[in-house]
Amino acid sequence: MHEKMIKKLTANVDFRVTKQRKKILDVLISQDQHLLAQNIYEILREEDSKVGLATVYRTLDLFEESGIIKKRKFNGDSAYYEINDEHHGNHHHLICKSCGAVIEVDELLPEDIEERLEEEEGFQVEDLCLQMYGYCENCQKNSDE
Amino acid sequence: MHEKMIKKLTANVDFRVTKQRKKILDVLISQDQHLLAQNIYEILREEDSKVGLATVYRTLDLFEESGIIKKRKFNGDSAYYEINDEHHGNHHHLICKSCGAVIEVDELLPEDIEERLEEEEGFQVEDLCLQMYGYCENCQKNSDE
DNA sequence: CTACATGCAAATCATTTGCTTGGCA
DNA sequence: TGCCAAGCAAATGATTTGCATGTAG
Repeated sequence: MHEKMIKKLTANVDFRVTKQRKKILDVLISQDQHLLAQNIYEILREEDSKVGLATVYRTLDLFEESGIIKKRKFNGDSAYYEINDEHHGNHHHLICKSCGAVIEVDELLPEDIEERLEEEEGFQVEDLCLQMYGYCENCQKNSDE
Repeated sequence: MHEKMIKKLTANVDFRVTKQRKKILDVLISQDQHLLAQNIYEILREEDSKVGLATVYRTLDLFEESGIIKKRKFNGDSAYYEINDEHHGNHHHLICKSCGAVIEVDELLPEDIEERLEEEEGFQVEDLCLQMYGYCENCQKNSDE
């Protein structure tokens, strides 16, 4: 259990930090990557810890509202969740249309993009999300055959 | 019916251009904005033209595979579809977390972003999608009260 | 103690599929 | 006149909700 990290992330929340919620957060921290609700559910179930799938969803919603995690939908049906803190910095996702792989890439955007939108459109940006769909290295090779 | 535009968009496709498919494409052209499958279904139903919802979905899939339209999921559950041609240029979406409004903004990204990814990651980008979540002008005002 | 959280099962919503009938090439 | 497409109804899969019970503060 990443007790310290969990404490830090939940320092200012207005909900109870129960053992289920800690475990779910712990999985997100340990895996350190985008996960489906289903993934989290299965990982917990392989341990002693059985948490209901409904609880996983309710908890992820709660975490998202508090800004602890980010929720991402790629074009498929299900949502991915990932920790949102400075150490995990801003990154973007490449999604392979052929094999479905999701690859993370570092920040690519101009620094001033959020400010520009606030000035030009009066829109207050809280969260920014860049996704690119295409073909990963492997799938490009395989389609040559 | 935007016959000319429809002909142009379907010039090189390998499926039949039936009257239902024309009508669906026509709605997308006329409305000239992101629409839900449900929206298209309802618009057609108000006209003489009754097209089944399943047909709408099947057709949208087909159009997307052919590159005629783009499919976009914002964090909600349902997908939006919009015409994909040069005249509708690259644009991005601002999504208001409070009222749900979806606002289009013009291209903001550096020109070379796709090439950089191809060089640096070996990933071949076909489609790029930038979404920003936050609060629109109106909702900022209203929350001041 | 008591309000808030969990677990399970049932409900919901968008989307997909099976299958029969219709219609374009 | 053979295939692909449409329409409807039923199936699916992710997510949500109702409700009785458990538990953190």
